[in-house]
Amino acid sequence: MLNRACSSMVLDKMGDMRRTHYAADIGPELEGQEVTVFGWVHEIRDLGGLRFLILQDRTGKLQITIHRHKVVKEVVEKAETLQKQYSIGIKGTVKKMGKAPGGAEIVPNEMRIFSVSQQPLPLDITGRTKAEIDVRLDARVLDLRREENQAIFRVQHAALQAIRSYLSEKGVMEVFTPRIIVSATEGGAALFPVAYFNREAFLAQSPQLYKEQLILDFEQVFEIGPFFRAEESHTRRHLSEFISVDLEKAFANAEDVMNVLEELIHHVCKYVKENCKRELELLGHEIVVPEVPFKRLTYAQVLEELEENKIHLNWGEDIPTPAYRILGKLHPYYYFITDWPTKAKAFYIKPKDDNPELSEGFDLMWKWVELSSGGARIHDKELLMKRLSEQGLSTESFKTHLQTFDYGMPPHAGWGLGLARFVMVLTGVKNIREVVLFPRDQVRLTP
RNA sequence: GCCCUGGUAGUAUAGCUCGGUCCAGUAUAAGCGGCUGUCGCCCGCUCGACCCGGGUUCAAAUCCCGGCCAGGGCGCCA
Repeated sequence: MLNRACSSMVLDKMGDMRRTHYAADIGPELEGQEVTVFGWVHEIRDLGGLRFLILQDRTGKLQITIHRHKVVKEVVEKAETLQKQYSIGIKGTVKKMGKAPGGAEIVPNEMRIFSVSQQPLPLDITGRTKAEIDVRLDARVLDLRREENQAIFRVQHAALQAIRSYLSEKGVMEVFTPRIIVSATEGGAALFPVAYFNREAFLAQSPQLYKEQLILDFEQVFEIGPFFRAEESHTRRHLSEFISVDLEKAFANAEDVMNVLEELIHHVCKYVKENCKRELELLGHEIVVPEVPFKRLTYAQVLEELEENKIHLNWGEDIPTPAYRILGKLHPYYYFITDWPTKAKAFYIKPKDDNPELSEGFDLMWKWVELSSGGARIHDKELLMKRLSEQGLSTESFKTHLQTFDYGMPPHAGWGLGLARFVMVLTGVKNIREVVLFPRDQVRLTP
């Protein structure tokens, strides 16, 4: 379809025009004041002699009102060429108006059109006709123009702020570990190979080894960053690239870092609830700040509960998803599962001192979804090497890691929290693709 | 990797069971025109689609086969 503006229209330069106010700043108290606003045309309602433009910027929406016979001719003519999602600048006068959204509107004196948009747009940006996730992701930045979608990422931003400030105040230092790693033998999860000069390397699937090493120097570290897993998962809670919040702490056991985790979750929920009222309202979601401590269930207790619900698992088995769904119904909030069988956990998870069959590994669950996994780590080199062998891993490929255990490795513990899964809980969104700006899964590599 | 479901205009859907009523209906978007207080504005007109290939049949959006694509579930996820 032809865009009537494209062929003939001359676009304006920004020139010396600069924003004085955001949409959210405009209210009846500014009556009579001249302001300059920038943004995108969200909607146009043309009543004939009267035309309403809804302008959107990063703070919200604003009404521009154009009376055909009361504003300068140039503005009227430009306003007639506008279409949805053009980016424009408006210089105008604030008018107190009870009938306008927010009690005020802008009567324009000058309009500059910076950029046009293709019509029709690939999505109904007003949200009246809902699009499927696949269509939305293909036009992701346009999809993100919708306030509900922006709200998700404002919640994420607030959560990140809360995480960083909370951990920093506890004396935990933020670090960055390599994304490019050499060994494919860290464990079972599939790695993405990368060409590294004339060698083969891999994208990191976890900061596990590095964060353990760093507690030798900094005692408590955290990292927030992307990791990569080449799993061919096809679910609403897995992606091949995901952001992990990782913590590692020296001279600590599992219970110590579980305390940090539950306090952190509590703090973030409280912070987001208080600071993202508008966002949560847009999302139609309410956050209930969880009480600490969280419920703790042992693996053995979980097996018993499942047995009562007619699901039999042999001791030592991992818990399958359908069983987790049952657990989620029994415990519809945050809870820990502790005392996992050592053989069901990673090689670095510490067996309990009084019963090596059981480990100091734990999972933090929200209903049926695993949010975080962690535990106390083995700090004894001999034991770690034994565990590697038991899991069929070669001690040779962990040589540089094992070497760091010769420098006084203290007892330590930590966890990794899936950021997007946590944001799903905070926003009430059911598909992880919606809470990631540009999600990557086994089929999606663009945008 | 396995299983299930689906693919109709820019978007979202009806029609498919039981082939002909469908040169495919509706909403929204888009285009043109009208309208001075809209806020999912309203009114009129217009544009625009059966995933690809093969088969069955007098006749296929509809039934069959293959492919491609998508969604969901399981497994996997140290």
